[in-house]
Amino acid sequence: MHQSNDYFMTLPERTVERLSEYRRSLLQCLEEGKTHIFSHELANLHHNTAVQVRRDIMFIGYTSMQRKGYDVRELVDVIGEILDSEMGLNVAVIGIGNLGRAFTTYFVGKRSKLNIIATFDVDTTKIDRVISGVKCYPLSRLKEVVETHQISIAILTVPADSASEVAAQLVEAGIKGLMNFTTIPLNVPNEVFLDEYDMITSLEKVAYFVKSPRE
Amino acid sequence: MHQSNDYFMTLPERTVERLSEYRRSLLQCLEEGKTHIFSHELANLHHNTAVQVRRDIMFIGYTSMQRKGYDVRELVDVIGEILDSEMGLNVAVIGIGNLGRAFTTYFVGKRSKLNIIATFDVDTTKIDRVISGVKCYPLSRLKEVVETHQISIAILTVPADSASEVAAQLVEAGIKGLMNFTTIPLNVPNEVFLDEYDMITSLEKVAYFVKSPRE
DNA sequence: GAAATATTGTTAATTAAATCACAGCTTCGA
DNA sequence: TCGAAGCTGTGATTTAATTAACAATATTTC
Repeated sequence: MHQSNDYFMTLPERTVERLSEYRRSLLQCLEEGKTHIFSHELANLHHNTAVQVRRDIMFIGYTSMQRKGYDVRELVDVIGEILDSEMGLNVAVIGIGNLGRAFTTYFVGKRSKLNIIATFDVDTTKIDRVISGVKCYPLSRLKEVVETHQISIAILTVPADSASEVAAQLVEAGIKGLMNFTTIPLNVPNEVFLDEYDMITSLEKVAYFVKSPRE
Repeated sequence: MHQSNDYFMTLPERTVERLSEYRRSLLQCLEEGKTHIFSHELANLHHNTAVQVRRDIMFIGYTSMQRKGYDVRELVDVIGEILDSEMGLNVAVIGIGNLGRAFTTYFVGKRSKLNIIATFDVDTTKIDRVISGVKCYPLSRLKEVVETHQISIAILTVPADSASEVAAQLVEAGIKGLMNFTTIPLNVPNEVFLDEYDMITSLEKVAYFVKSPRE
């Protein structure tokens, strides 16, 4: 009933994002006892069209029972095969201020193949404390801890003035993916996947479109 | 020396974002006493190409002294004319947990045409306290405060289970732009500009590309 | 069991964004 | 003063993402 494409192929970035979102809605459906779902229903749960949903699902090679909609359980599993790593990935949060805590708290308790297993900070009063269930290490031990715990993803929420330096240390420590929440654009080698989110830019964008609506 | 296009035209979304980022780099340049900048220099500060920078600047109708690079001061001003509203816009943060505080703190003290002038929460211990310089109101007074303070943008950082309800109240209160940081996709009328950022999705995306690098 | 209906999977068309390619100024060096 | 070099501004092209259009298929209805 499903057939994953055996030759290698990376998905479009936006499709990956949507799959992650679909999965969460689908899990919600399961909890509510819903076993099948139509493309237009899934589309309505996001702001999105039925065609887009079908196209995304086509990308991952899943195919439904015609006319009954998609089997929710199966679809969740197939998305899992695509998004998750077999053995899970370890994640660290660097800088445990408000944003770092927000992120950590959001994640803890979520069933997931992504485990936040360490936080780091320079503030000595935080060191060795357990925040949202995760132990805080001093930044000076970054490389050591990243290596011993095989941490492959880092969430960077340090103050702007240390962003570049810490990012360099992370790369040096062998991190593979980096989410940058600071307002400093980072340069990392090509093999490190970098995702940047800049709150100030996002807010200024919203402001622009509030001022100048399209159409 | 500069000529803004007098007929109306909204910019591409990505261009708006980059302009916001350029402006911050440019302000940094000013502080360092740098008065002119070449497109390739600005490109290097972001991870970006010189053509892209020139194209973005072309969109806003600014044109440099040939061969001297762009006048930093002028460029900052022109970007300001595009992005900023004359009289500024008022912003509220809804839900003052870790994320709400992170956002508020980031913003306070930033010279800007965007003023965070209220926060809201249900937690009665927070009401009337001043957090990062901004007063916290009870959610029950949302509509009243939004109207009297002419708040046009809201940052939604409430827990998932109240997201939809609060969003509806915001729309009802006449908000014009909404940044959704909850993991619940929202439906708002077309005239409200909606920007969604989902941390879980972003992290899952990074994980996917760490697992399956492109090329 | 034939016609009408609902939904998927996919090819083709469209739109949006990024990149290429190059003409045209300006300044510099001789 | 002339040629070379360095950047900009922009039309043309390419690439990526979205949307339209529709044939194929399963289900229901009569």
